[in-house]
Amino acid sequence: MNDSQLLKGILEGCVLGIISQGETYGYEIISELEQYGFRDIGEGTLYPILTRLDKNGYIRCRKDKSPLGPIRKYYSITNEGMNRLMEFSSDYRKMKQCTDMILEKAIYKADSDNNERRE
Amino acid sequence: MNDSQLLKGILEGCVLGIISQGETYGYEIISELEQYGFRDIGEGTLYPILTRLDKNGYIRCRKDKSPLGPIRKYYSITNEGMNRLMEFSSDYRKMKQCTDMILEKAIYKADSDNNERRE
DNA sequence: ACAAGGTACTTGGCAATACAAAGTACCTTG
DNA sequence: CAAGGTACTTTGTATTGCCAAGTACCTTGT
Repeated sequence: MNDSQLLKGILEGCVLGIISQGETYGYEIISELEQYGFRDIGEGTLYPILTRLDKNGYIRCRKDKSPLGPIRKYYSITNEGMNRLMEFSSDYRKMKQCTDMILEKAIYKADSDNNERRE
Repeated sequence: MNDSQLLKGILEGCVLGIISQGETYGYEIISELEQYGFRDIGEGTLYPILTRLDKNGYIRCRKDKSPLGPIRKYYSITNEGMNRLMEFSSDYRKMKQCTDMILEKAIYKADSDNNERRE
């Protein structure tokens, strides 16, 4: 995934989705995202998202010391956050449906054009 | 789809996908997008995309008069554009895979939490 | 002839967001 | 006490969707 523009808006929903599974903190979220396949999400990308989600009341924050490093900020999802997550999921699904339809048609045509040329 | 951020990067790929099906022009692309389910894509959104695609060599432009209005700019896809479309499609698919996984897990958990509370 | 409305493209400015880069600071281990 | 991993912050930049307004062509009705 080279195209960082594709992540606009997506990342926020994914972070909210991860936090919805249980209390967690920034540094861990980055490695979670990596496990799901999102490569190279830097700290300068994630932390502003957390700040924004917090400011909007979608997550809440609790500071606590870490067993092996500096203080962590643990985040958990709020009721408003759950609503936002559902809304995001619905918007995402609609976007996907439209895009998939266009791409399927385009790729199908490209393939058959390609086959015709070979014959 | 209220979340316009979700469209970032997506729209360009979709427009390229539509043009790949055959020569077309701006005003028609907007109604195509609408038919696929993208609502309220304004001219101030689409035309800059076309300019960009053209400048990057992904599409080429030909001016011709319209049977019922002012001059049209007809666009068709180039070889580079086809490559870009395939690349976009691949990036999009990867993004989708990661996002779907996270959302499915989150929604599943939300559902079962919900059911437990009812029991 | 003229107004209205649909067609068609252009331009300028704004807001949101991903990201790179650099910085601060804590802790463990050798 | 140096090195390296953990953890969060800040600043600046580029990209992109979108609103608003403008220009201009053409047909149709009065």
